[in-house]
Formats: sequence, structure tokens, C-alpha cells
Amino acid sequence: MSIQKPKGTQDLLPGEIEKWQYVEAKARELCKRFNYREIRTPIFENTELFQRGVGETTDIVEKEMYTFEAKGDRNKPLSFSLRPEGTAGVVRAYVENKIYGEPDISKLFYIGPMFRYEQPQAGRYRQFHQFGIEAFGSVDPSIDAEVIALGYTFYSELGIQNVTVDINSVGTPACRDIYKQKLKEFFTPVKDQLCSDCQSRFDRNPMRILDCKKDQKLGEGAPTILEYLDEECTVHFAAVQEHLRAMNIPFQINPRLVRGLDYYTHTAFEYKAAGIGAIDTIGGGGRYNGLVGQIAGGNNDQPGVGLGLGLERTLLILQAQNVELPSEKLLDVYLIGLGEAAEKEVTKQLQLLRLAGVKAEKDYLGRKIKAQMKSADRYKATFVAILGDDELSRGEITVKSMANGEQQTMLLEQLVTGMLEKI
RNA sequence: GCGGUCGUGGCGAAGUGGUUAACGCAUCGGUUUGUGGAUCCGACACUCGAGGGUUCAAUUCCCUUCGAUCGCCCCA
Repeated sequence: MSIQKPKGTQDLLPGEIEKWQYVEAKARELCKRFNYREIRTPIFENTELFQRGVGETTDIVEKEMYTFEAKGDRNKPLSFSLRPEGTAGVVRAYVENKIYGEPDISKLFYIGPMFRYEQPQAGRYRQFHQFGIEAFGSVDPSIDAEVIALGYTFYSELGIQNVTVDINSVGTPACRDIYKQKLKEFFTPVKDQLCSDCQSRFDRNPMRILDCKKDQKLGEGAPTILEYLDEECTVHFAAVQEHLRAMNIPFQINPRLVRGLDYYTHTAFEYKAAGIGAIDTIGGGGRYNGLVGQIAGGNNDQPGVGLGLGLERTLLILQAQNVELPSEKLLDVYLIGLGEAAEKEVTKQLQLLRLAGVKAEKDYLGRKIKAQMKSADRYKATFVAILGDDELSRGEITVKSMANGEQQTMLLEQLVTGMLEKI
């Protein structure tokens, strides 16, 4: 058996990659309009960064990281991990490069691969790609709303329909502690009836029980976090909604929305769309006040808010909704040379055309003219230019339109300018 | 980590315990000695994911393994 790609990874081949390029170009262009600037951070980081940043007890850190040892000191080898998400690395770079020292708030975006050791299924891979943004330095609710709006705009400008935005406030750690206590009290009488997963969630993270599909009924009537938000959190959450309404971003409040990463405070949100098997979340994010300080080691704490969107999921939804992405034609002109002298001239003209910006191609398999015509047709070339000995001797070339079959003769020396006019 | 389904040429897809593994698409060649998208003709799998077992005989039965896919958990 020849070597195969690792499970859960994929080769993006010509034919498919154009869609990726289009989607990524959309992301970059959108970020320009919203004034977010690109940042590229390493694909692996010290394992500790993710342990501290993502959260020691999250599934991601507990069982989904690709961690490896590297040479360090004899006694203390270094432990690195492939990044399972984008925020921790960006926060690290923000702190390490003292970007907080700049006068304005920092608005950054990234596009790149992430890695999680999980069982693949529809819309889930071990190497997947995210487009994400992070805004550091402001607690203003309008920036929460801006982040949500950027993600929503991304989907809508790609032509994706029926994306819903769920938002919630997960408060501060202080209100969350009170709420978790109340939640435990609520579930205590029925604790034995909870599923085994939820039994363990009861102690570790009771908020997750509300997410459980099996225990929906038991969770009915449970208190919501919104009832336990303090004054500041309530005001912030209301203001985020105001700004969303002002921007005409549709949303719904989902008090049961809990995210899988520990670092969120205040705003949490998810984008959902149907069409990828059992998966409906295509992106999400939230505010993470305190995370920067935690990663910086207590100094230079700065508030932040961001999002991460799954690119595979975006493409799957585009496919599910039959969205046609604009595609570029491959060739303007296909050159056919008949005979040795003509072929040499074709090589010369090919280069001249390419230098002039014309997408041009020729045959490299020694095929007959008919086969070359077919090849030109497959490439969807707009024109075919045929050069035989007789044309060559007159210093001319025959140019044929593949759309209507019309042919005309051009002077060889005018081929480049002629093609530039036609395309 | 657990469970379901699947694995035949570039792609799609039949098939059977036994000396030629259908068919369709695509490709290549010819019909048209310099012209595509139509028709017709022809070519194209020492081989049925890999390894092992049962058998006189296995692509077809059994086991293992790898992979794909879908789902659970969780998430992008």
C-alpha cells in the first residue's frame, strides 16, 4: 500500500482550491473594510500556552491536542502542541510584541490551519482551517457587536442564506460562580437521572448540562444565567444588542449557549446553519476579558473579543446551498504550432503573450491538431491560434474564436496586441 | 475513545466459489494526411484496499488490518 494522507486531513486540489481562494480573498477584503490587519503566528506553540489560554479542563486541551516533545535541556525537554484554535497564539503574540503599546486598539485577523485529534465526520477534520479576528483593548460593547457583524457579513456576502446568530452573556467569573451554584441546586434532586456525561458535568461545569440533548426535559425550567448577571454584565449585554439592532444584524438570545472554551466573559455567540449532517455551528466567538492578563502572567491585562469561523464548514454550507462562486476562466488563448519551425515560433509567441499578461498555453505531448483543439476546449480557452508553415512563411497566424468558430488572420507581430484587445 | 455503513480501472457502477471481471463517463487513436464541442469504429483492470485463513479453486466465505464515510462525545 502506498502512503496515504493522515486520517482527518485533506488534499485541496485544483478545481476545489479556487473556492478556497475566493473565500479567503473575501475574508481579507472584508477585514480591510473593517480595519482588521493580518497576523501570522506559529502553527505550534508551547503546550503551556494552550493549557493556560484555552483551559486545562476543556476537551480540547484534555484530549484533542497534538503534543510533542522537542529538544530542550537534558532534564527539561520542551513540550509543544499544534495549535487547536487561533486565539491563544494571537494573544501570546500581542503580549510578546507589546502590541498593546500602540495608541489605538488592536484589530487583528488570521487565516490558517488548526489541529484537533478527534474522530472525523461531516464538517470535522483533524486539520481544519479557521478565519478569525481578535480586537484587543476595548470593553466597549460596540466592538462586541462589530465582531459579530463582521462574521455575519462574511457569510451573507458569500451568498449563504439562513445563517442564524445566537448570542448570550456568560457574565464574569463572579456571576458565573453564583449561577453554577444555583444550577447545581436545581439539578440536585434529579442528579441520579442525568446521563453519565452530565453526572460528571454536574461538578465540573454544570452549565454544560443545559447543552445536553438527552437531558433536555430535566433541564426545563432551569434558571438561566441571564437571571444572575450583575449590573455591569446586564448593561453590557443590553448594549451589545442595541448595537446589533443598529447595524441590522438579526440575532436571537439563547440563554443556554455555552462555549467549549473556558476563557469567555460577557458576550458569547455562535453562527448556525443547517446542511452539514449533524453539525450546525459554523462559527463562534465571544469576549475574553482577563485572558490577556492570564497569558501575560498578570501584567498588561487588556480586554479582548474575537471570533473563529470554520472554513471547511463555510465551504460545505456553500455547497449545500448550491451557491455558485464566480470562477475565472483558465485560458485566453491556446497556441497550436504545426511543424518544427512553427513550433519554435509558438514557443516565442507564448512567452511574449504571457509577459503581456495573457493566459496562454500550448501542447506538450506532440499531439495532433485535433487533439490539441480538444485540449483547448477542455481548458475553455477563448481563442485558439494556429500557426502552420504557410502562415509562418507569410508572417501571419490564424486566430479562431472557440465560441463561434470564426477565424481571422493576424500578423504574427501583432498577435500580442491583438489578443490584448480581444480579451 | 465508542458505534453503523462501505472499499472493483482516472471517475461512476454491475457481478460470480471455478480457465474472457459487464456497462456508462472520461481519456487516447481512427472515421476527416491543418481545426474543438455531434455520430460511428477501435483501444484502455496479469486484477477486484492490504495481510492472513478456509477450499482442488476466492474478487466472491472467515479473521485481522488500513482507509473512507456517517453518527455519539465535543466542537470549527
